[in-house]
Amino acid sequence: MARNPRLAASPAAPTLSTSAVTLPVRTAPVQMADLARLAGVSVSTVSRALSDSPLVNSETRARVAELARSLNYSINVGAQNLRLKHNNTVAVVVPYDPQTRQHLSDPFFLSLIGSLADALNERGHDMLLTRVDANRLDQAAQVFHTGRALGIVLVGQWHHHDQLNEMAVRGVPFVVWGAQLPQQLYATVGGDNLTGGRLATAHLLAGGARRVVFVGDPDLPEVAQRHQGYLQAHADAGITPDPLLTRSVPFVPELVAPEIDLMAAQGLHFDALFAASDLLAMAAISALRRQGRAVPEDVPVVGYDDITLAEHFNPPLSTVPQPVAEAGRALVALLTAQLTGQRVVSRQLATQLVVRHSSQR
Amino acid sequence: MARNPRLAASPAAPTLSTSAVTLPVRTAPVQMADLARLAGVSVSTVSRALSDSPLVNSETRARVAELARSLNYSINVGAQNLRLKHNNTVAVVVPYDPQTRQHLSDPFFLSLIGSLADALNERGHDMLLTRVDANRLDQAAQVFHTGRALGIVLVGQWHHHDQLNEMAVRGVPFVVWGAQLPQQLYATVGGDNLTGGRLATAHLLAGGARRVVFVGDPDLPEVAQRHQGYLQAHADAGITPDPLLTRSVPFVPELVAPEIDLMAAQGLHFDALFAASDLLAMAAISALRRQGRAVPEDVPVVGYDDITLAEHFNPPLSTVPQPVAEAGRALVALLTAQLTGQRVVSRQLATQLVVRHSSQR
DNA sequence: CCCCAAACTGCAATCGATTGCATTTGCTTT
DNA sequence: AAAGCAAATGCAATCGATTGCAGTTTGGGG
Repeated sequence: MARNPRLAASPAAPTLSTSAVTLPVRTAPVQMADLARLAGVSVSTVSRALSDSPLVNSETRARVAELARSLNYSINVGAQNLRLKHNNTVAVVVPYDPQTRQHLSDPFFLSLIGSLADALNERGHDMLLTRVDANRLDQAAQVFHTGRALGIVLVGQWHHHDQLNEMAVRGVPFVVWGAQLPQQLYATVGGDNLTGGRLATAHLLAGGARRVVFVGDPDLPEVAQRHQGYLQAHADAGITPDPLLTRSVPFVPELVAPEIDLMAAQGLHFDALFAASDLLAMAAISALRRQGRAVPEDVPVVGYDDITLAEHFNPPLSTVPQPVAEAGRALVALLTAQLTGQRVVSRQLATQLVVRHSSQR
Repeated sequence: MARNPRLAASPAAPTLSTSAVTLPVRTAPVQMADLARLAGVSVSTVSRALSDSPLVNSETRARVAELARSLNYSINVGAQNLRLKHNNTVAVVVPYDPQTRQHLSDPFFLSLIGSLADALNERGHDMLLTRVDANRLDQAAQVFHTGRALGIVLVGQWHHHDQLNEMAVRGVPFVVWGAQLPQQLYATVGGDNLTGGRLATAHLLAGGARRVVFVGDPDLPEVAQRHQGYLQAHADAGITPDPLLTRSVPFVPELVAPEIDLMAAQGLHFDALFAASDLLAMAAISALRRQGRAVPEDVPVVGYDDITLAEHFNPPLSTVPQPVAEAGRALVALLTAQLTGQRVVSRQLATQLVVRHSSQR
């Protein structure tokens, strides 16, 4: 095949070029009635033939099957779903912050979506990706109520635990990636954020740090638990952490540098940093370096998530891995269990610390 | 008969242990027939009332609307779609390599998916995320033929240009993120890979490099065009590139280090590196550093994509940005145009080079 | 006081499938 | 040859909505 582009002569490319494409004739989709007419049987027989029913003569079945293949027939799933009251679509709902109008970009959430796509595909589910205002999480239920999805995977609970409980009471089948909270009527899958926070902080303290900065938004349940672990590690080490070292920063890397600069301007001393996400950690490292502070020599840093790039970062980033692949499977398994009426139990996935160079002087 | 569950007082929420969750009674979804019965009108009238038809008395309309609201009614989209032969779902299809069984993880593709989700949401489309064997791209058409989606966005054309042409001939509405190829019957949106490759390479050559490594898989059309640009830049500079410096590596970061090591083992000399993705570039930088070669001092490096982390990487990565946000909008716009029968024209988005530290000695 | 148009509302067909039940067909049995 | 029976097929209702057309009510004009 002569389609190797290296062989083709290349015209000088303009910065913006276009090429027209002809519009093919839109052919009406073939349906069972067509097969029935052509095979000289009724629609019922076609239906049964295609579903391998023993009720239909094997010769007829073969004829219909062959016809279907040659006409490139595929069943209309919508009609089938309606009749069977079936549906194998799962909605994956990603909340967005209406303030910052943040687009879908955090690598961790994106990789979780990828993992969910794989896990759902493996189980033969379709995946509907939807976004919803983080302040109206309950609107996620719409995809269920409108019958577009048989269940929902919510990526992050954000604030509004209450709305989720409400959804649970109303019988919407859903699972959440996030933290386990008290009085929780719905099932979650999440890492062990408390342990993660504790391990990361303890590691920094063990390295000799005494004033560890925490960067993250403690209004989010998961981050709150990581912060709780941060406090616990201090308690374990017999250290009272300075509250000023806890810096509330949402998951927006651009906001980290200003915060680091602010601390410098305030003359706030610190000798280590723990960020609630790798992205925040990397942004922090850049900001520190701009201030002339080396990582890890001057300020050891630990992140959270272990996104793909953490290990390729310079310095390779110490971090608390989130079990993304397992998360996707666990969420799907939990949702499936819920749909089949089984007892549903929230899962907390084991968490460890990966020490790389960024935290070792 | 009285199968409407929502007239009863809502049950008190039980207090539960943190991890176990009771299964709420699955309430039968309320549908138009329910509203009709309760409002004392026919289903037709309910349908018209909810769609604000002027045919129905405004008082009746208000009563039905109020009832629908209080019962938390939502229309069954599947049934509606069937009747109206509508559908506002767009399938986003991501091919996977069946060999490596690669999961969905490349940050660039993931961010493109995020961008598509945003662009589709803005236009009121649902987004169905599907995966397909990269060797059977034509199977992507299934979601269309089964009526689950009104059109398809294919993320990457991989090999199998031919299958895509076949789909186009069959009248499947789809657009592709990828390179424009000769004899192409379908519409693509993509960056200007030739210019991107040329700019990146020219920049490295201008920096004094004479033996520039190219890392990427030239079997993929986009990468082939970047490589074409690489060759062109050499020609422009009057340099004949050593073919041994072109290293065929798929989009799998783990495979980069072995390749770099192999080159060292072969005693192959080089003084700069251009990678077909940022991920490959970052992996290469790690590998080089492990060999004791500094970036950019010993080996300037340029990547491709400008993923979020490129700028936070150390050293900040010079790269050729892919216009992700614009890409999502452009793909959706193109698909929409195609669906409304407009003349469809492939788009190539303008490309530039972002020079950061990784390429400047 | 009658008639008819205007304003509503309901009946029933329809979208593309599935399935319980009735019917037809082809043989076997007596 | 008539009856009985199993296998194969078709009829028609159904899923939850929409909509053309027909039917009902109301009010105003003659």
